Amino acid sequence: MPTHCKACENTDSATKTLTDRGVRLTVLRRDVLQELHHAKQPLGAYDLFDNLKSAGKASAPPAVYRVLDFLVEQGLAHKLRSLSAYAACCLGPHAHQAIFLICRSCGTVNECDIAAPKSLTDTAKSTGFRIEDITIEAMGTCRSCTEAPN
Amino acid sequence: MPTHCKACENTDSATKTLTDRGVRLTVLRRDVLQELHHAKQPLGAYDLFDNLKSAGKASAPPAVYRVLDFLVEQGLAHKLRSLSAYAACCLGPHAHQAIFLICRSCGTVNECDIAAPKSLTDTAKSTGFRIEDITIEAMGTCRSCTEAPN
DNA sequence: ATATCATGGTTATATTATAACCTTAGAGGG
DNA sequence: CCCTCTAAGGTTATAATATAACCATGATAT
Ligand SMILES: [Zn+2]
Ligand SMILES: [Zn+2]
Ligand SMILES: [Zn+2]
Ligand SMILES: [Zn+2]
Repeated sequence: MPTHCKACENTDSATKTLTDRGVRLTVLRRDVLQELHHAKQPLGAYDLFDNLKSAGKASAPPAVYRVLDFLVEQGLAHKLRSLSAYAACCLGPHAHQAIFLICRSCGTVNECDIAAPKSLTDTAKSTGFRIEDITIEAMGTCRSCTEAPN
Repeated sequence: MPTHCKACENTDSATKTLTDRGVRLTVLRRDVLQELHHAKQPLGAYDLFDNLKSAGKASAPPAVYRVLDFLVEQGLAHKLRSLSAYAACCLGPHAHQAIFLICRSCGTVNECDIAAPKSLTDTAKSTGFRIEDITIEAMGTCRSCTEAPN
């Protein structure tokens, strides 16, 4: 039976991807991913922990951190360093370079799929630096918060 | 009398900038900036605290965090979110967009002065997002660590 | 002088993250 | 089916990072 919920569909799709990869998607992992997909904003590890704990689904912080590490590794979630929080990836589960537009006012995050900036890759190349992982986050104010400030 | 030390000269220069701005550069602020300039790598707030404490120059963590906030605000230091650490700015004390190449192996950080990537500013513009602050950090391996791995 | 404000001291605590060790539960071979 | 191996997660404790709240001091301005 279909879920009729976009977030759940995203979770299902991610589930399938992991299965195809031969990686195990356990109940706990699925629950965390689900939480992230349903959230309107990035969630802190302890937000997740509290939610899962209330639902009798998580035991202690290390479990949550392990799952988050796993999801990030698998490309299903991202860590937003400016917020110390985590968000479900809303692009494909493939490795990709993403940037995040984070609204200070409403907390929403917009994940944009753009290539690594040429200026950055050029600089790295010219100094012999091998890039393994890029973080790009822009803090600011989204359109709706600009137009209808609180 | 001249200092004959590049890091101290940088600190002096920053000092002058602040004075010109009519902002107070207190002893504590100068000491923190000095530490940052002399460090080979970014320093955590508690690294700084421990150092200053040993020298009888700092009382407790909040003092250090306040100074760090001040220095970042003034453009004399940067917070490296990937490391939860702070580094003296090695470009001008003007507001600038910087990117950081961070070597996982030796911990050195290279601050590069490049313009905000057009792809990013374009994306923001097209969605009506007003960017106030950009974080760009690349983790990887620097040339010398690639050539002479430990 | 005295009011005002920026700075920093002090104490306590919040928030984020990991170490270390043990138990359970699946997968896969025999 | 049983055994072995390993990935996953439970559990406890603690590390590392950061801030709240309140007070004391010292610069600045009128
Ligand atoms: Zn993504
Ligand atoms: Zn907003
Ligand atoms: Zn800088
Ligand atoms: Zn290196």
